[in-house]
Amino acid sequence: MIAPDLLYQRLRAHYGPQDDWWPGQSAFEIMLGAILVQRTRWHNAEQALARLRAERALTPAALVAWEPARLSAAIRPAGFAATKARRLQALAQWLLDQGGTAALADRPTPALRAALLARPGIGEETADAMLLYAFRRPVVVIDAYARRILGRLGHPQANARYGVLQQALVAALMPGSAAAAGAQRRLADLHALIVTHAQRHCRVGPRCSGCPLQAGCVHAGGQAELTDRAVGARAGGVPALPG
DNA sequence: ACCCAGGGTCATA
DNA sequence: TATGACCATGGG
Repeated sequence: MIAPDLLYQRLRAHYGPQDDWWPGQSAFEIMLGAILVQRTRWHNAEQALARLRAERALTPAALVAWEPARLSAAIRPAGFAATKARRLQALAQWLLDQGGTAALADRPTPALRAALLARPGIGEETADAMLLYAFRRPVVVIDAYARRILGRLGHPQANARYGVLQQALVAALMPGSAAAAGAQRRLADLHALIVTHAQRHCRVGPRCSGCPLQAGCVHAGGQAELTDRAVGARAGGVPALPG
């Protein structure tokens, strides 16, 4: 397993800086995107977001005023529309109660994180994405991409509980100071690089040709170009012919 | 036609 | 604590 810090350096050297990568013109829009993108491609989430933008619904006050059925229909491209509509309106109502995103700016990160986690439909990953991109806090976001990449690189805790893996990365990436200057920018860059790398190379069916992390990766080498399905078939997944 | 996608929640064992 | 089912649309 290469050190997470070296992982970051290699990805950055290969893909270049991805800074300020999460789309959205406001903290609220970023938070909406974090919910809409759950288990969904960004392309679909953006379609839903674009419809809300066209209807000028990208404010908490506007969003809570919508009929749930109307909101659900508008965000249908993002999938799980009924569920996500409920989550968006719950978030919007909460923000109104709090006095808007600006009123949360001086809340300490742990307290803000706990408050976000108490909202329906906001789990650890979504909360951390909101903290990192909407509230500009230096937070490590753990997503399925990070687990997949780290797992293939042989990280011992790639499949550990969220907080365990997160702490391991914090310790490895930011020895000493999570409050160091530029930490937020660096961690946003890292998350963006992980997403980009997982989509270009470290997919479910890995595309190792041209991968910048081949050194030290268990997928480097001969079977690199095989898809998971092909690997499974070769391993004995093909049933014997009857007769 | 099948698989996958920038999760979260709830019910079981 | 840890799996499994469910939520659902759209692109490769």
